Amino acid sequence: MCMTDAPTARGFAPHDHAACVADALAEAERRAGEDGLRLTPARRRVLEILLESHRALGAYEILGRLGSDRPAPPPTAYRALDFLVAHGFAHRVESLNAFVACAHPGAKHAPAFLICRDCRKVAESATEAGAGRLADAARSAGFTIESAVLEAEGLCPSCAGAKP
Amino acid sequence: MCMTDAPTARGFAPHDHAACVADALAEAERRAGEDGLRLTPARRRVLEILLESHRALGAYEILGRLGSDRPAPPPTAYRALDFLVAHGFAHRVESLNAFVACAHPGAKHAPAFLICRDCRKVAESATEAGAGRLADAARSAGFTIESAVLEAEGLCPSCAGAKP
DNA sequence: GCCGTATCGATACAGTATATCAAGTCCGAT
DNA sequence: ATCGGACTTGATATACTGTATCGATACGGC
Repeated sequence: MCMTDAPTARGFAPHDHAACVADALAEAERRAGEDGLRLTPARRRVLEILLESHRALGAYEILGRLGSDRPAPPPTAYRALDFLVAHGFAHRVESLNAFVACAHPGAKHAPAFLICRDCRKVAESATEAGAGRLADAARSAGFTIESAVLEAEGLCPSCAGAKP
Repeated sequence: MCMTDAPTARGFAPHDHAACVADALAEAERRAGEDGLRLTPARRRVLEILLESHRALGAYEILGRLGSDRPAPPPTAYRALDFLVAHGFAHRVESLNAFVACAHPGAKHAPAFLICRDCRKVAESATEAGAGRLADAARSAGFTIESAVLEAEGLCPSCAGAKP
């Protein structure tokens, strides 16, 4: 399944997606119960929507899929997203103003993203905080990093192969 | 002056800011002439506004300072910003939805930003593309990076010292 | 001077995000 | 069992960010 990938970014590899979604959802439910968090219907549904596409979804794209009849009001999606992001079930992709389900839930991690500009899929790669270029720059400037955004845009293997 | 800093991030160090702005503006004008670019009044004014604050400014904050009497219409600022970003005179800070003047104009570079969450100043640190964590992750995933966003939020030296 | 191109100004609109307030739900403590 | 408080939801309104479009204007080469 796609959730137990090693820290390398294997989000672009093909996999059994229905099982992947079901597993991730079950795992999230288990972990929420463990930590005393309430994975309410709205939150669960938003996570499900995010998991169903390996893409980053804008808030209003999520809103559109949330309401069965009429579109749900914006705060509904934003509140669910805030919860999911705060507790590590999802991440915000700054350069897209959009959100993705977390690929390595449970682990405290500083995620980095590889975003395909062609198929719009997003792969998450766990990185260690305190390493890398940003950390070097921060140290030499006397700057204290509290959080970091690492996002790359380019072509995933299949899109690079399809149209070279 | 603040424009010829080495690739380390020294944007937080104090300096003669009036001279810094004037120098940067003159340098931009020189380079535009060299490259056959038109640094029109609107573009020049937006760059000046960005240079005057070492902070990242939102597009509408810039708009407010553009119009002397009434605020200028949005596309005015966005077009100028697009030009400045496209030609390396300024950068977009994704995690703030805002813009800063480039600290090392002329050099083709992949900028990284250190953003102080207290005083909102932004320091730019030049990094080499193809190095670092993102590049490692990309290589192992077969992903081709075309551009990258590296932004850290935290406390700059003076703010960390002032309120520990 | 004439023409093609780039730029500008303005209105309208699309997408992203938050404020606010009222009402409902869960859960532990009395 | 029920009271009280914390959390969650629903709904409306509004602010912020960004784009589309289109006609008018300025620039530079011929």
